[in-house]
Amino acid sequence: MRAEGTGRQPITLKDLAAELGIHPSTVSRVLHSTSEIARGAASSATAERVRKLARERGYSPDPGAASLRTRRTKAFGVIVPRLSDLVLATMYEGVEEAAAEARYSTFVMNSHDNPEEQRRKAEIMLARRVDGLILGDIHAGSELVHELQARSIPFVLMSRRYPGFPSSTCDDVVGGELVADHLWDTGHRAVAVIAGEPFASTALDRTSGFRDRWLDLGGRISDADIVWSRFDTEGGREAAETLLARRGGIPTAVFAVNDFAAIGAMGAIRSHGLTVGQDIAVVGFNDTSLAAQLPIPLSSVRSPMLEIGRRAVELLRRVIAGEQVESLRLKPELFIRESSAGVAAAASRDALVG
Amino acid sequence: MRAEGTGRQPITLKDLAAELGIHPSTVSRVLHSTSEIARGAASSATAERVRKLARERGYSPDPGAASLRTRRTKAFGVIVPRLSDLVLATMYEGVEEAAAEARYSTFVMNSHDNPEEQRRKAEIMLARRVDGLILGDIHAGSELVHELQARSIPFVLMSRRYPGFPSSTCDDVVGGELVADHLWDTGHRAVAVIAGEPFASTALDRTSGFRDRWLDLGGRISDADIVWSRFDTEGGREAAETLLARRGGIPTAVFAVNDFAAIGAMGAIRSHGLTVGQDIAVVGFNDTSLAAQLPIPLSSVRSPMLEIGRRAVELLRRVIAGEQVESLRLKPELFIRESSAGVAAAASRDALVG
DNA sequence: CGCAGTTACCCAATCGTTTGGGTAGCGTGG
DNA sequence: CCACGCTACCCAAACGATTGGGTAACTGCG
Repeated sequence: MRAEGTGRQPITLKDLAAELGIHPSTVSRVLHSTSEIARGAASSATAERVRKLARERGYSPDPGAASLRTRRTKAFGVIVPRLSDLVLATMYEGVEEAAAEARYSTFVMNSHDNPEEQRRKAEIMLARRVDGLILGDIHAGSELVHELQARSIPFVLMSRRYPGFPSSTCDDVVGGELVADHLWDTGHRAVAVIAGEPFASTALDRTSGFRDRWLDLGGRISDADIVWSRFDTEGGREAAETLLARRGGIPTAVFAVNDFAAIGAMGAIRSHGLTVGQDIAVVGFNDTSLAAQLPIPLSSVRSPMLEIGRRAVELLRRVIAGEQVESLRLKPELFIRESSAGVAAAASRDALVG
Repeated sequence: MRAEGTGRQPITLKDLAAELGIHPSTVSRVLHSTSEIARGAASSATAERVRKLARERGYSPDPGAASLRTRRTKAFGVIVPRLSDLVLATMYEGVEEAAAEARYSTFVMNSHDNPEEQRRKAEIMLARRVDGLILGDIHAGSELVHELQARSIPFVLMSRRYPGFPSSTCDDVVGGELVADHLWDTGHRAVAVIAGEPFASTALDRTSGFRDRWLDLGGRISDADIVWSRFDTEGGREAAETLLARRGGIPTAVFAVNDFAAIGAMGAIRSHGLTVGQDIAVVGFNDTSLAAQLPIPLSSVRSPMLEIGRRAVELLRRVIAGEQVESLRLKPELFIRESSAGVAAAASRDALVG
């Protein structure tokens, strides 16, 4: 029981005004003011008539016309490495939700973690006159953030942080520390990290959080124990192959900074005839919906992906409002599952090898 | 107080015109016409001056103003069940690519396969005055398509089809047939289907393609062998649990109409002490990047997801141009891996372990 | 009764672009 | 010499919403 909608042109303010015999400006004031400005605009009887007719006719304001006048589009641009990465897709869901609640629309584009494409996509967004940008793909040392700042374009970072700019991320350092504690406590002493892409703060922070805590605990970990890799399954598999081919002995536990890389590592481990959780412990990151459901359930650090997206919107709105904002680092939580279950793991492997 | 950034206004046509001492309309004609109209608009010398200055000043037309005049926004709306579903996210990547090539922007929203939300999101898109919609979440029997048609709103379907409306999909029936042939050829006679959501044509077509071919081959398959489920990992696990708990004997092969459901099924199978590929064959659908990389690599039917997205854009553009278009059904391809490689695979694995 | 204040409106300019319709000035053919 | 057709522009009216600035009519007060 909505809109007339016989197609044709959408209803305009002028149409409504003509039908009511009043001026379009009066209609406008009634419709878009939160009773603050409306008070002087029209009698409550008129206001009611206006609102009723608008509802009946299914009036919706033309955003192009409105933004022409107001210089605001009520739209954000979101750039991510790729939406086919479940992590970013989930963050985007949070963005979409929060944006919609605030009556904003969002454009999303994939940059494939390619700096040139990042810039190109950002320009496309700006040509669309978005009110602000959410960048989910920023690289360590990127020049783009400085450029945008110089052009005083409102933006915030998501997923990855960049010192000096507002961001909504997981506290990845703490995430790495949680894994270090867990592996140490379960008796592992020979560990390795599948570290992800060195241009992503997520990878860097998770890795350094792990390594620093590991050293604090009295563990040993060398550069050779840290293998950089792509974030996807294949990257994880390749990195694990590297680790398993080492002459100096293979680790009893592997921390992959991403669930997909962890899954790839699990594949590599199995094809070497070893069993995950028994011969080698594996821990992932993000606790994507897959982790708990895998044939061998994967221990993983849960990052609040949806919340990260929602908060990014909140931050951006405040930046647009001219506020000075602080970056957010949301707390992660470790979920221990069969892939790294307990002290027995290391022992059984010794038995197997010996 | 208004704490606005010192953001300088973008360059306008008028700015350019003033600087060149010519009329804005001349600048407009030079800039946006493909030399056809430009012919009579300005001398080639003037045209060159205009283009040069536009480039120097980084002029980009205000899309709001343009669309106010032209009644076109050069934007599409895309609605999907959820972008955190890798399949839809990949299709969207194709959409984004093809749309960008055609100078279109895209809004995407998640409908969570909820009819009410579908309608709501569609209205939001239309309020944004998109030139057309790509619906990736249509349900069998949905009224929405008829409504949109009645309002003569240009739209196409993606991923899922709906008889009588243009769509870009995989040939899911053929996909199901491929799996039936494969399982029959490898000697399976007791099979089951994890069928997905009964409101999705993908699920229906893959299932009926499989079942019909299976019957043609002389196989037997009853209603109890077909378990409807959610498309995600958990749904697959639950469905597999149902199958494994049956009193009438468990199947030797399971066809899950979605890779994620297949992964969930693999988990359930393992937790029953059975080995995928040895005790029970599993075949998935879509051949997502995960499938080949899993600890036990998953056989899967590859659907051309990116291409489906790209073609959806092409279709929509033609619909907008007023053409009568035919639906597309892109050919799938089966990739056989360890999860259903038959007796040989199991033997080689035994040899390796023993 | 006069005047200030309030109510409930209307008016018109404006945002940037597009586009149908001029027109001045020149060259050409008859 | 005039009619005519080019070329290379200019002009102005849209498109729909917003908003600062009116103003007529009424109310209340002294």
